[in-house]
Amino acid sequence: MEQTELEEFIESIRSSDISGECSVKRALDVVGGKWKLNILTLIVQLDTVRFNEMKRRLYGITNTMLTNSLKELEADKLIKRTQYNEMPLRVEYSLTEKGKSILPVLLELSKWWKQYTTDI
Amino acid sequence: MEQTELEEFIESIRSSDISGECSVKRALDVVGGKWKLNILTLIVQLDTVRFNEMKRRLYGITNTMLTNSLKELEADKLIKRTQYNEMPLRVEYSLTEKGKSILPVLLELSKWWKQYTTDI
DNA sequence: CAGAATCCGAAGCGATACTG
DNA sequence: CAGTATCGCTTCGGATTCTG
Repeated sequence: MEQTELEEFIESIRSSDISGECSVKRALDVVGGKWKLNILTLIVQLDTVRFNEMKRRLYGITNTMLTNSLKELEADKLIKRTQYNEMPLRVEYSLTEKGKSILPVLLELSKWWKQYTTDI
Repeated sequence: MEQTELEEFIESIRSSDISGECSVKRALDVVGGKWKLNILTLIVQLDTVRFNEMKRRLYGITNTMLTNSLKELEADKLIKRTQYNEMPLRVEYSLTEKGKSILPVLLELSKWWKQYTTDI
């Protein structure tokens, strides 16, 4: 990241152009909630995952939360739902390009947090 | 950011080392909630801010939420509280180095979100 | 001025039973 | 198999009043 870009970011905050701040909040919402990060993590691990396999691996999650979280992640286009009309029904979830593209940003968050917990 | 670092991040996710994922969640919590980003933004704008000035500028915030958010931000060491024992009481809030250091990460979040809302 | 205390409604989340 | 529907609990946030 360039230094000037950060300065522009800070300047856009200073000059009350809160669009920058809003986009941050939107981005936070996308991966917010109790289970979304776990779901994304699981899909990264397995590449494509079925509903019940998620339910088994995400220990403690309920049908409701898994369904809702998947719907929101799909609505935000981080994951892709593929339904195969076999018998029994088979549905697979995988990351979209957008979903993959947020991983580096999550890495930055992780690095930031680790830096200030090991240093102190 | 280096490509190898991202690959290591993904690999650490794949290999079930969820410490990476947890640190992401902790980082998200630090700036989560309804008002914390607004508070940080305001402090960036004004450098040092007093309690009631925040309350005036953060339109709609209540005493409770402002107090709680400030306490949490201070506990997470993103902001610093300085009390001057004058009459009447004066308290000023400002960013710590840790608080400043998260701004580039928030910029990345902002850039990520903007990329995928203008492109589509 | 800078909060603390209390009460209340809304939202998030969980448990269970049921369905195409 | 992959969900939906319903219900209840718990947490979050808002409104108001009070205090050092």
